[in-house]
Amino acid sequence: MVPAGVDAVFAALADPTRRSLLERLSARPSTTATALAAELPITRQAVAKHLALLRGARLVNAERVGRETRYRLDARPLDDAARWIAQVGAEWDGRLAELNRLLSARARGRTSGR
Amino acid sequence: MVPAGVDAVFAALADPTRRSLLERLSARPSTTATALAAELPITRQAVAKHLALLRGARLVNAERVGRETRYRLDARPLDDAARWIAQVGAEWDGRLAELNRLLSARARGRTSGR
DNA sequence: AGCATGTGCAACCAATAAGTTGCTGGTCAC
DNA sequence: GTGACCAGCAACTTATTGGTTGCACATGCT
Repeated sequence: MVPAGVDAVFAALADPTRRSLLERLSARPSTTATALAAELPITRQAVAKHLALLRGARLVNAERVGRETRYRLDARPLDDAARWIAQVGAEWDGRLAELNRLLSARARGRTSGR
Repeated sequence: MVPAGVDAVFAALADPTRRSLLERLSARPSTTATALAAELPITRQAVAKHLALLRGARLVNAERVGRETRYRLDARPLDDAARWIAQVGAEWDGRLAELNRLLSARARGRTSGR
């Protein structure tokens, strides 16, 4: 039973622009949409849309202060995604180890058996 | 400088059906598209498309044997994705720790200072 | 008050994605 | 050889997505 948020998190991470936003947010305490848009080849509105989506995945928090809204990263939902990856990876590793065990058992049987 | 494959991997993981396929593949040594389609509410062709995309991200290998093609998982590209997540998470943790350090320093200054 | 700045909302466009149906071709068993 | 099974194309539909432009609203500064 997978946490519900994983879906939104993976969907958020699918877009390179969004990952770039997360990287930039991880370097500053908080920023505005216009400041981020200034560093990217897209309009402020496009950035705002991405930030809204990230906010939907709870990866960023938005706080309105004065006439600007400051966005800050919240990396915690990333844990769910990392856990999913680790789980699939671990299961694969396990299967692979077992396969190797069987193969080397056969190899031993072949060499010692004749 | 991010590995080029990360993009394809994250794009592949964005779709829940694709994640379900990866989970199922992690449990079996190898399977066919029809077998997977039988367990899902979509057609074989849809599954085949997803598998083609996963193959593009090098997350699955396809091997034709007899009249069927067997797909097997290769979890290694997941490492790149996991690394990206860990990096952003770590940077965020670091910033957060520093913030807490500053806050507690101010708190100490407040309590011991009066 | 008046102007610049920072946002938010809505409509629109082009491209992509997920899924379907329909058909053709190879491989196995009888 | 004939029929069943597995797979691969191709065309098409529909929904979503990333992006834009245009406009209206709020806030800060002088």
